[in-house]
Amino acid sequence: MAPERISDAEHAVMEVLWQRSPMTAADVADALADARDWTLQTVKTLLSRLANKGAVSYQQDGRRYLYTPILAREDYVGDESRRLVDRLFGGRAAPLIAHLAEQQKFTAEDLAEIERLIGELKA
Amino acid sequence: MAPERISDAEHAVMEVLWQRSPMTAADVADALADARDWTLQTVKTLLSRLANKGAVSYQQDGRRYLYTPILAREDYVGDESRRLVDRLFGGRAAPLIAHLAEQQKFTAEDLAEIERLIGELKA
DNA sequence: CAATTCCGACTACGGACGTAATCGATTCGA
DNA sequence: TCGAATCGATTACGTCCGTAGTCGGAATTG
Repeated sequence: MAPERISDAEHAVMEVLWQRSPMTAADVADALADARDWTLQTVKTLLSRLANKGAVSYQQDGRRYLYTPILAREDYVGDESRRLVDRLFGGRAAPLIAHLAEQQKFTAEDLAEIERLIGELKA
Repeated sequence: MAPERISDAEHAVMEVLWQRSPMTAADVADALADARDWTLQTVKTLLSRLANKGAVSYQQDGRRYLYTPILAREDYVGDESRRLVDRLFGGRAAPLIAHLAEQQKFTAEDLAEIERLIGELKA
């Protein structure tokens, strides 16, 4: 079974749950209020779709549900990153970095950080 | 006007045109035959959607069209990369690199290449 | 207890997407 | 010349997605 893809809107919900969990639908909606102009119903729909996709679980608490992520952020981020690298750079990461570099995506700290990483990897 | 997003299937068509252009729909379909199991009609639909989105142009040649990319691959790749970095890494590229690193996405040559890039950027 | 509120479940609906089939016009081959 | 092949245009259709509205039941409040 191919793992169900998570849409952009669903991802926004996951980010909230990754920061703190478990949470009720109302709490998730609150947390998103600044970023997205969604009604509570919309958030509930997204949560239930995520539950169907197996990305979150829930436990009953009175007559509400408390939602918890099942999918780990690490895994999601890794999958998405790999997808992009595969699709656009033939699976090789160096060209991605070259591209980001050309777009001035790196601050001085970034450069230092990357150097450190490279040093570690070579060791 | 927000630039129209290009879907996965459409992107496969763009890759063909980025390699060689202009091309007829039939030629694009041929070039894709190995990679995707699409009928000619499907390819034509994708081309016409890409034309509507302003990603390709076409010129009549007899009763066929010759398609040419308008959107540059550089731009597309840059946009998609930026989207991912923004969505998953708060707009900072270093964490992306850290992530790719952890997944053993780097060969020895990659590391050398990246070191070279970093060197250049620091200079 | 009755009216209101709140919850999850189900339903909705337009647009994008993947994947074509069909149609009307044209051209090519026999 | 006349049917077959081919072309772009139009239409199709199921699914996912964004974004809710509604419904039936349970809890709360007065």
